[in-house]
Amino acid sequence: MKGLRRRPTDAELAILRVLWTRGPSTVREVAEVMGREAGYTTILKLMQIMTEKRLVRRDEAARTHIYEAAYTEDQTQRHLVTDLLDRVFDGSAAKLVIQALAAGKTSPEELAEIRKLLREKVRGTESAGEDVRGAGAPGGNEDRRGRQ
Amino acid sequence: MKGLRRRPTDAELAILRVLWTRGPSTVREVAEVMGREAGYTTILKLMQIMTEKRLVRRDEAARTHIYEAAYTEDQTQRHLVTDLLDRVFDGSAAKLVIQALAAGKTSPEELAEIRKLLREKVRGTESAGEDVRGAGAPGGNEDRRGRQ
DNA sequence: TTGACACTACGAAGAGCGTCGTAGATAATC
DNA sequence: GATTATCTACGACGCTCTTCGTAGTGTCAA
Repeated sequence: MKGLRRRPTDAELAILRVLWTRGPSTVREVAEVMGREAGYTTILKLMQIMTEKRLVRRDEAARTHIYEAAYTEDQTQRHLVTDLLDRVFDGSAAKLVIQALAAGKTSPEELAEIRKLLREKVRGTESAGEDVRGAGAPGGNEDRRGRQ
Repeated sequence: MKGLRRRPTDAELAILRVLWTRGPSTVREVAEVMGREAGYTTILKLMQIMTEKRLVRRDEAARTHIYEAAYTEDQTQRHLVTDLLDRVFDGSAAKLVIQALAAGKTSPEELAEIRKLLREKVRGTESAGEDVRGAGAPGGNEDRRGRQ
């Protein structure tokens, strides 16, 4: 239970989703968005635990605390993908991509987008050889930021 | 705890990996491959539970039972990818692909492979409109096979 | 036949997760 | 100032996961 970086649970992810779309929020606000997905105190407790785990940050200045996701959606997505890559794809991104495309119905627009991205990426890889950064991931998240 | 299709846990995945590479195996064989990752009885217990969950099949003909993965590696990979897609990527395969490529260092060879796959897939999508099958996934896994 | 050994079955313990009830403190309302 | 509403904190329960010890049973060799 130490400061090991582990993956968020399903319930935690549900809360993070709200935090990502709404931005910094109170427990009540999160609870309202989630509807009857879970009770108020359940969400409160979860968010308290997430604070301990450093999954969210809490502003206790006012009586009603304000919570904020500690990691961006991009960072979390990347973390989770990396995890899945290691656990079941033997680290091969190609295999994962293949399954992702085989699994869901991907729209032609999405396919086009992916191809475009790949073209850019190939250019970058060929010239730089190793350095992979700089081609992808729209939304500006270059920071990789230390562990805990 | 009913027959709901859920994702295998980490420990279960470790066992499945052995089963996938070795084929049908006894508990001892799995334990040997896994080294001191876990004790013998731990693995035994896990595999018993996995049998109940229908994650593996067990041949009890001989005294020493023989276990076999109930789902192929491909099927499981697809299941897990779909799950991740739904939980954190809002169903967008494109986003997932982007993160997968941004996350790990993908070799130029792999990139080429992915691009080739995409070319084929685009052709199929444009003509058929919906039917996505038939383009990819080397390793022969056309079967989709019923739930439990 | 009697050990020594291998294998399965069973049970339990400890941790994490998700759920919620309730208590206690603070703010708002009349 | 008293009542009501709102919010956090705490503790507990049931469940799953992982781990392992131990018991029971079958197998084989000396």
